[in-house]
Amino acid sequence: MNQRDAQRLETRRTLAEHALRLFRDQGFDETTVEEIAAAAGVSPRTFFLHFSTKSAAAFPDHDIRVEEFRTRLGSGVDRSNPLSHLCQTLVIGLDTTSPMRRTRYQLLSTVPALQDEDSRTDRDYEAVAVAYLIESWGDGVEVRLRAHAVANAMMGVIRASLIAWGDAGIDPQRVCLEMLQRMFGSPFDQPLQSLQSNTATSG
Amino acid sequence: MNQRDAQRLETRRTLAEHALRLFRDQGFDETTVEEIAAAAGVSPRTFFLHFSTKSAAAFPDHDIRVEEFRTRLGSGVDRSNPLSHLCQTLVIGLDTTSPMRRTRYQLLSTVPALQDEDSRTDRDYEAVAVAYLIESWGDGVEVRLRAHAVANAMMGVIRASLIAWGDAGIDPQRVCLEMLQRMFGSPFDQPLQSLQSNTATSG
DNA sequence: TCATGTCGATGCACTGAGTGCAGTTAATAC
DNA sequence: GTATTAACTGCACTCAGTGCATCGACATGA
Repeated sequence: MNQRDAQRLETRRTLAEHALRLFRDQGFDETTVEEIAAAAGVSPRTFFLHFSTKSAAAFPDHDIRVEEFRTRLGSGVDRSNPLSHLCQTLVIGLDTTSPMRRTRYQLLSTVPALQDEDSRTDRDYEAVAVAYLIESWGDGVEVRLRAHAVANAMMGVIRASLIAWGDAGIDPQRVCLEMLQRMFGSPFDQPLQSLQSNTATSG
Repeated sequence: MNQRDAQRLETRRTLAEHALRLFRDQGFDETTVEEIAAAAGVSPRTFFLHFSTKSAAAFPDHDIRVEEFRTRLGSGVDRSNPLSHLCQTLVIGLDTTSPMRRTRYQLLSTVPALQDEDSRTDRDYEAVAVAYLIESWGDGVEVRLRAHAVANAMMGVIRASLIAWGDAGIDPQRVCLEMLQRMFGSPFDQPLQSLQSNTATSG
């Protein structure tokens, strides 16, 4: 790690931090890139060296996480059951430790531009998942369709879990796994057992 | 229908038509709102009276379709099985007749801004589906989570079917229904029966 | 230590999306 | 016939995002 690299990452981190703070405190539309840059102590032009759009600053670890997902998926152990492996890899990737991340998902429910950005993240995950399933199942028109459907549906469950986390503080990993298992195994119109005791959680 | 209303709808229709044509022929980023307005014979300012964003012009019937969906969902027959009713209502809404619509889904795979717009459409459908499920199942933290997951997953399957339609000409209604039934009933890692004979379709 | 190359940051000028506002014109209502 | 409504227009503006030339600090090699 160069001193130059360190400085670059630090600038990026600072920009992302101030961006998220300003979005939360005064609203996304009410915050200009100029303000974010000023708060981070850099020029407006520099902002776009680190993030391609204003909303991208709210998801600074996007690329890293997608790459992590791709790596974990490739080096997985349970390749005999691709669907199960995919589910578990997706769920492992859910980071619920960072308080910033929670803030992000709370902003997400009200800011369309951030929802667009989030959808873009989901599409990247989907592409990785689809590639993995095609590799596992063998390519073909039918497989392609099925892979897209599975990947889309799984991302949908993840998204729902994260919304529930942002809204009600529900642990997404547990419910996510149960819903995915249920979706690819048994009917879906019964209550979730993993929520039997703490449905009143809030925050 | 007033003469005034007719003229307004006609202007909107013309704008959407020229927008889609220009997007297809010369690319989305290479087309300006000014060009679209000029092609439609109106002022640039008028464009934004009909569409809130440039990409919105590629999906002119968005609001109408969401409202149709809401209406059909409310006046459905099979309210005893909400999930089945939801699936069928979603699939019925798939319009595969208009050639414009096919063009749209082919553009979709290459233009990020249109993917954002499409995601926005999906979110509106999801909101309607979630409201319907909550109404059917009774509100609550657990139901909310489950409703979001089901709605997201269903939209994911729809999206996958439409991609397959755009890419390979596969009839989305048939495969969509089969995948949804399978997702909420039996395992998902077996080939689709409804594609047994025409997996080589293309165009 | 010095010369050279690399690269992050900057300033400037520009395009284009989208908004607010005031004004015009034609259809509609009374 | 008059008043009103509403689609359309022109103008000035803000702000996101880009291309380009430049500066200066750090890295590399001798």
